[in-house]
Amino acid sequence: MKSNEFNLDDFLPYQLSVLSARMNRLLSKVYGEQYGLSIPEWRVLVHVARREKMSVRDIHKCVNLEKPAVSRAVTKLEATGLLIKSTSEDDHRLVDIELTKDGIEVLNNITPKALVYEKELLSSFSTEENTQLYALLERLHDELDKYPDAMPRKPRADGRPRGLVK
Amino acid sequence: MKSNEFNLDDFLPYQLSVLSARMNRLLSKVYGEQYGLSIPEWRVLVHVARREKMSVRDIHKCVNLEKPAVSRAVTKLEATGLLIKSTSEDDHRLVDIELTKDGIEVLNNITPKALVYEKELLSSFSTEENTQLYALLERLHDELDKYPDAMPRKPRADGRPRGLVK
DNA sequence: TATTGTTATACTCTATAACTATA
DNA sequence: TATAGTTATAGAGTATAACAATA
Repeated sequence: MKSNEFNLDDFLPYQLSVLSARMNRLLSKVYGEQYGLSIPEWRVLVHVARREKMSVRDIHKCVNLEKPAVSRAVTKLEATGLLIKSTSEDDHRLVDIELTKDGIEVLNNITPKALVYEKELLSSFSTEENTQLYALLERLHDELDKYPDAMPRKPRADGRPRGLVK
Repeated sequence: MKSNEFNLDDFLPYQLSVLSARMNRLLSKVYGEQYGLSIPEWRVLVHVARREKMSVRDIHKCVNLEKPAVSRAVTKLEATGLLIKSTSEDDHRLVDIELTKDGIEVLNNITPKALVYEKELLSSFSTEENTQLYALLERLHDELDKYPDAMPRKPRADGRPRGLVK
């Protein structure tokens, strides 16, 4: 193929990039406009909700955010009153992070809406197509794992092995 | 579902976001480390290669970059000697952008490598799976088109209708 | 010494508005 | 008036290194 025949529209990384950007933009209407949350903040909130206490490290290990990004998001969320930080009693280097009632309430409000969006986007998909989509994306991740230059994937937050579709 | 059961790992926008980021990172090794090109610059180069002359508007209309982003990328690429700008004779508001020999050479070097990466990532996919993947991504784009809040999709650079897989 | 979390810094990308010059 | 392109600016996101406190 000559390079003047190369078509960006058929190039998978471009396709995914644009698709992901569009989807994020749409989603940010849910948690951004209504609650002023950024993407990292939303990821942190969602992850902290999984357990009573969570350290910065725990979050960093799961949600594809760098440590400083987590730290900043947590600081901002504390300022907004959605979570509280306290020094862990077991290990004074660790920070215990827990949601406040406000934080839980905001999350209980946002999460269903986010799921509705996801469901709507997949509404035209049959169960099989849905399974196929997740399986194909998973396969692409597997391929990327072979390259040391691609950033490593995080383990699932629930500890389950990958590839089991919902 | 309670919000403390919500799992980011199974959430499509998150999946796509991480996948796209990983893929972009890998790709940027090809055009970034070797030639110092950013993603917008690579998109512009690739698009300009399609015809002899191209205006900023033409690029903006096709490659999901805002006008200022295109303008900046073009300015930088001219400084690097990969393209030249000149005022259009027909309409003095327009800028004619064309690749230099260097630009063509760089592109002829990068494009095959980018395609090799894409091919490798899809190497475990059968022809049908490949078709499925593109079709499913296309369907997601179609769904997003229904939301005014999702940014609009650009027309294909080659003018062909969407959904015809390579 | 190693690890947790914070701070500082820098760079990329994006989004918007304001500006100019041409039409 | 409308359009093409540039400039300015601000915000989000990301990546890295350096640092203080603790283990």
